[in-house]
Amino acid sequence: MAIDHLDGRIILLLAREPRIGVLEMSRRLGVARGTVQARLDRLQSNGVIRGFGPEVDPAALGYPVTAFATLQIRQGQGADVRAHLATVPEVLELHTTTGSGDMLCRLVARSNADLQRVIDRVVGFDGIVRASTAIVMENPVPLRIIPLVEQAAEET
Amino acid sequence: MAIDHLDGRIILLLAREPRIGVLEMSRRLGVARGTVQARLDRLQSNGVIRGFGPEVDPAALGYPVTAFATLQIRQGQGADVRAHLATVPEVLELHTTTGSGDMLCRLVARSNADLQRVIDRVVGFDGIVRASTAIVMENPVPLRIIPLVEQAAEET
DNA sequence: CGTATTGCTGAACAGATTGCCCAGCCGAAA
DNA sequence: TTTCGGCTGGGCAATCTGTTCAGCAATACG
Repeated sequence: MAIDHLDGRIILLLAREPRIGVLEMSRRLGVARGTVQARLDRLQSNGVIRGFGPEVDPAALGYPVTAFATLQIRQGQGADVRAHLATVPEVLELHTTTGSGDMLCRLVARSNADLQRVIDRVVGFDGIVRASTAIVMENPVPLRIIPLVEQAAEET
Repeated sequence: MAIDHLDGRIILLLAREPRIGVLEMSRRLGVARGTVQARLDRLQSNGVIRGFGPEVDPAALGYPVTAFATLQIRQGQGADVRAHLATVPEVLELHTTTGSGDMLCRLVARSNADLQRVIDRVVGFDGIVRASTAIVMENPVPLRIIPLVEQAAEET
């Protein structure tokens, strides 16, 4: 579960050049191919590397507007609300949280006007008491993992 | 920029079996290899598919705690705060938003206790007036894109 | 102090895939 | 009607993958 420096470099390489093969990696890292292969297998069965799915940009798909909605749920309706939100394609992510809200979800929409439709669909459900939405203007730090990987690899 | 049904199926296939090759995809989809290759190239240069970087699980790296922090920034300090937050590895994502807060960021930490350290580091910066943090308990809908891709592909 | 275990190396092999090229076909647009 | 873009089906050399093997060093263990 802890990763060492070599694991870190493997992940870094993959992040920078995803199409790179095991053989080329072993050349760059100066280790045997079998080693890289074994490390990769281990990282994947460990769950450190979940997969290599394509990263799809919602904006390029026609959904340039992102928003975060904080939802307050009526007691005991949590499961229903989760199931409801899971059916809305524009809900990209849903968390239950501590704090003033009960859930936090990430939404996308085709436009600010379309966001209204999405929100209506999200909150148009019985268990949701209140929703407060924050529209994303800029994304100075896109979802990233590299710095954390580097830190985890160094701490070994 | 709009994707058709074939594009959608390509993305779906890639999402389900990321290690699949172009040749195998063409077999499954019943089209020529060149077609799949051309579609893939187009999707990538379009920016619809950003890449195939490894999806790393912070929890497996030893950071099982996720939180969202809403930050209020002192007027005119936005750029400095952004630069500051970008240097914190535990900040996985940062958005500037409309609404009561000014920024929303996703944090991870090694434990609830460690989260305190992370938050101290995040807010220990001059331009940040106030921070309110929500710890994630459950993640009923992990970051996903498939339903949106399906919707976008059907609307053609 | 021996001994088993684990991880890495370097190598080999057949089989599959990739990148690239081409000619032909077809539907849509000009 | 002509042109153009997209898809097909094929072929080629080069490369990579999956897998296996023996040797070696460091480590853990009895």
